[in-house]
Amino acid sequence: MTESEPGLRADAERNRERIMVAARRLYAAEGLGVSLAAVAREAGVGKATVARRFATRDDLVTAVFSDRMDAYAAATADALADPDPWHGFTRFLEAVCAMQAADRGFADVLTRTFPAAKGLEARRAEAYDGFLELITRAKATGHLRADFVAEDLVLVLMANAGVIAATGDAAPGSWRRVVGHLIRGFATPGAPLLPLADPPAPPALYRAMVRLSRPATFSGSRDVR
Amino acid sequence: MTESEPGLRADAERNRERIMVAARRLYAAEGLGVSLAAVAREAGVGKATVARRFATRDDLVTAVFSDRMDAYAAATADALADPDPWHGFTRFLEAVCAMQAADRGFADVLTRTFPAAKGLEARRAEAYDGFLELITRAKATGHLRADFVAEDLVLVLMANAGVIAATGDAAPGSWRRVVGHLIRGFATPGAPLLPLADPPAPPALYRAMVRLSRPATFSGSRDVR
DNA sequence: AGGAAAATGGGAAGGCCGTTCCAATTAGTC
DNA sequence: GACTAATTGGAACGGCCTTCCCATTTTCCT
Repeated sequence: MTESEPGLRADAERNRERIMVAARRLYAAEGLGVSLAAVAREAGVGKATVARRFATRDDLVTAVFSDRMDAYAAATADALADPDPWHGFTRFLEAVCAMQAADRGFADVLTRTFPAAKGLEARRAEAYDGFLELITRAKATGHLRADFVAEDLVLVLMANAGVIAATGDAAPGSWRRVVGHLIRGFATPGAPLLPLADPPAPPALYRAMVRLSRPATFSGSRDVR
Repeated sequence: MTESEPGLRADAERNRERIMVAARRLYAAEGLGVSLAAVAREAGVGKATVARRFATRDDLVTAVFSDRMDAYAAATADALADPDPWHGFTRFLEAVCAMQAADRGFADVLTRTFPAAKGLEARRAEAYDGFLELITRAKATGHLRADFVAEDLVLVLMANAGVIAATGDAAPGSWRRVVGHLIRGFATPGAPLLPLADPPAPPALYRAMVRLSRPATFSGSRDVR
């Protein structure tokens, strides 16, 4: 699952692994913005060790989300392989948004680029190129509106991240409904559409809103730095 | 603009005002999650003074956003006054989202309720009731899809908050396009639609994404508490 | 098995935050 | 104008974060 680093001593490599596992868990649950100290604690390791192994926060993020980015790129390929481009298009949007919902850290990664994360950038660009092709094909079917552009994907990701951050696990499925609304917006009148996901129950939504404590890197947020 | 507190000495009232002005400015620019210390600094006042005047962070938030909530409720009334319910509906969504875009703090307030903010709750409920009526009327015109529900408003606000938080002032107009997409999704095939806002230019979007330093909240990251 | 090099973690320093306490100042009254 | 009571800002404290340093432990090669 994770490539080991070359010239590391056995114990160092072991710790590196533990740190990444801990970071993965924390990031997924609370988003980026988890302190390095917290990661160290979770990993049962000194803060210095974390800092030594991953010079900057971005290095850690890059290492942790490398495989998620692989999955992201793979989702594009999957979508392109779909015989029905419109179906591939909608499935892709849903799949990516589902990935965001499953991992708050990944949602952050997709909406805020980390410049230092060169490794991630390459795959992001790759996925983007695939998406361009997907758009072209989907438009050709006549089901995708002509004025949809690739930049809209980023907007969808940002919107979805907002919903996920705000609803948290109080109203887990909400993002599906929003994505459904958006897809309807992207579709031409005749396009085949799946039924909309159920709206969150009012009490769940309310709980989501009153959930004030919380991890938000989101705007809410404080920073990610 | 702001009601003064009853039994306060003149200087105390003056400081209270300065604190609120400072908080308003900071919250608008960076969202809730600005530290009380920062507010005190901005107001040129000791932190103790802030803490004494506003016992909890929520008290400050309530005081600061009271008038914004008035405007929110007023927007509902405006929409209901529109002779064309569908037009009123779309205008309302755009107006509220514009309010979010103009004030990041308000965007936070609308998507994360502050329980202590009793004063704000009343007006939120009021606006919600008006929105229910608006939905009924808009559906009657046949332009609003039958499966749109009031809870969708909250989802729109959360999605919009996400876009605003992520794009920041690097790609300011982006939220308009997202709202446009969503409104298309809410509309039945025959409904009259305005043209979509232009997508953000790729460089602007990229800048928005690489904008890592920041206000927070976020979203970002960290918390609001 | 033994020693050199690598790696570790705890602790110190510096920063920011929020809360609380207190001596000094200021407003408002008689 | 003087006196009382309200108000203030800074200081002190505990907490959390990050970065840096160093004595100690662990690995791995001979």
